[in-house]
Amino acid sequence: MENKATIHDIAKALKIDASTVSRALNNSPRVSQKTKDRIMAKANELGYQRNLLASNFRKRVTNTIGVIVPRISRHFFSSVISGIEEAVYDAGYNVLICQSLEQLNRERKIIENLLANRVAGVLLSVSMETVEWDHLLKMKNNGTPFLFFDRHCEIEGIRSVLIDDFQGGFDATEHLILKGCKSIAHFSGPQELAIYRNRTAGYRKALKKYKIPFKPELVLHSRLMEEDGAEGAKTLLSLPTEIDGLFSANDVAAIGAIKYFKKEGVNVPEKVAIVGFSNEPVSGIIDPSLTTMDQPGFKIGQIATKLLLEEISNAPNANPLMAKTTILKSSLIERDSSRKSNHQP
Amino acid sequence: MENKATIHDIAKALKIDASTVSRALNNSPRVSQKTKDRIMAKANELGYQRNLLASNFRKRVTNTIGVIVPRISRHFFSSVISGIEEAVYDAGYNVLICQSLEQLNRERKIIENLLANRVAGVLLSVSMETVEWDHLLKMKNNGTPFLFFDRHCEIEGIRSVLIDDFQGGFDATEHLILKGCKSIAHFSGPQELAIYRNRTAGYRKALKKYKIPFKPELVLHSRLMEEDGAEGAKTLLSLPTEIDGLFSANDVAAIGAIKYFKKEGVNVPEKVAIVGFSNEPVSGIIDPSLTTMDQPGFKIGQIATKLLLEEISNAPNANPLMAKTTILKSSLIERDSSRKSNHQP
DNA sequence: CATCAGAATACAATCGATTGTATTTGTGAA
DNA sequence: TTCACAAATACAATCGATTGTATTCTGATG
Repeated sequence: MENKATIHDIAKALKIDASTVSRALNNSPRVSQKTKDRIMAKANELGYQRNLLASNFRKRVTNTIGVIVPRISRHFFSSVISGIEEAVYDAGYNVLICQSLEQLNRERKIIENLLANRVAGVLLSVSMETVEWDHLLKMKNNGTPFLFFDRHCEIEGIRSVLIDDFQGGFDATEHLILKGCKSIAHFSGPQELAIYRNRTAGYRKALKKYKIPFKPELVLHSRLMEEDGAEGAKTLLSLPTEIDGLFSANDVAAIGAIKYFKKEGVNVPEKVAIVGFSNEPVSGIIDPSLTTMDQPGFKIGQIATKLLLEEISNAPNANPLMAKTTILKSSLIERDSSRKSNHQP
Repeated sequence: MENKATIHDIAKALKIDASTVSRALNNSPRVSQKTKDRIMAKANELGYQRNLLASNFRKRVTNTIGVIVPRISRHFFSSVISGIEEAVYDAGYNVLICQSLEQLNRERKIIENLLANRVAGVLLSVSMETVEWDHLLKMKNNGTPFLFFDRHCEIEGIRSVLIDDFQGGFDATEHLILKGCKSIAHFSGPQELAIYRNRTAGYRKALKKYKIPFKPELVLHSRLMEEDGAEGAKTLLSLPTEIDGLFSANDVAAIGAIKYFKKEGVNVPEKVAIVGFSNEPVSGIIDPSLTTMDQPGFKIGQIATKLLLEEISNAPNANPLMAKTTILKSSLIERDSSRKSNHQP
């Protein structure tokens, strides 16, 4: 029943020492080719399968990389995960996928758990609640290599792979302006997160470039769920200032707004043009389809993994000269929610 | 830097034996409360954290449950995973999430890997290519408890948690018939998978009940991707038989069809009414919104986990009298794609 | 033929926790 | 006080692979 064969069984069968078997199986130069061949043959014969529990225990690390995302059901994150899996594949590592569900306490527990399991490294995108970094610093002090992607914290010596959110926010807003919008609202997320601060900064920069006055009351902060988008749309309609454009820092809230506007008979894009962020699959399907910033999730996953694996195989103290942050561009996908018929740029 | 304290450090500090420390930390009745308290205090003082690698190695199993799904980005699967995580949480297990991406060879490698990592158990929903079961039988012989959910194989002694696909297929088709459809097409998936066979059987049963002749040319088989749906819609339009209803075995293909029909000016639902299966989030957003069968993913995850954990904690030979299969109902969600205005049932 | 370097292999400790068995300690009854 | 028995603790082996060190083997050279 149970799969039994160990290196000792192989050693006994061949009347050699287990250490030689171990070295042969790890392709050490200290074992002659002839012996390696004999060992390999016997290993196959016995159906030997390395006991990773023993191996990892002795080596004090696993071949597992922990990945923490807010939620796997978000298209962006599942595409990052695909990129990670692809990149990790050849290196012979596993991926342990965890969801923080945007909760700081879950993030803490997950990290606790990953450390207890001695993962080789961690890739993470922090939750919206992550305003304290004790758990991250603990991981750093513990010597576990890790790397942020998309949503990061400024921690000395920890690298990040990011989207250029500032540029993305700028591009999205400029797009609306070029479409003829004069009064542009903005949905932003928790200001503790750099990605949202940066998108907002890009928004302000674009306004400034085109000499459109910035009005704080047009910037609404929330957790950017669909309800928040609907709520925000409602708030915007009740303002004395009439708006004709909306840049939402994510697609989900933008969709909430589109639905609300539709229900209230506010024409999108004629009355209010909208741009989202992330290019969720629903964005291409909703009517009107949503103009949005596409993020190269798969690529982020690949790059982040590559960097992490480098760090893992390197000396514990990674090269301090290496670039701390890798920044990828997001690109605008124009769809119907920003196609005003009465305007030809 | 490194987190060091072991049970031996605690033992030495208190001048007792490591085995007592181990038993105390595992709350064994063989250690007095007084000693337990001393040990706990010292453990906290030293910042002791159990080395799971050593523990798992010695115990020959991990506290990890492997989960294999075709892809995590499908809403149904990510909701199952949420249910699994929730149920697993208290039991102190981890979840190792893997994607087969509908590929048999990936499924094989994943299982190989999970076994090498000595997971405590596996929950899986097989890929569309899984027509050979060698890897599953290997896992069974290996003594690793596992359980199917949603997509299963008939393997002696292995339990499943399923949706009642037959009933679902029946309900979906009957719904179309009651809406006045007389000529109903059907998109089905690979016939190797029981779920698709069953949905098709439900479809046929409903036709029979209402004395509508079954026409094989109206049943199209594919992998049910969006392209397949569009392709299928095209094929249907080219048939001599004119159709007025379509039951697609998943939402993704149904959406492909809706988009194609829209492009070709075929009115949905007036000309062709459509029902999908799975209730993906996009289904509520597409225009017209898609009538579909909702699957209780979260609940499936919870139940499957509960059963698996039972099996894990039980004797290796699980109770053969236990129900082999748990079947949950799916429920119809009526939306615009099947609301014909000219028909009042 | 003796010597010696380097290759090949063997020996033995070790990782940290668990667990069966042995020993000591403590308690109550006779 | 003593004995029996249970409770509490100590001892020691073990899980399977890895790895530093020691030993043996091989063949080339003078």
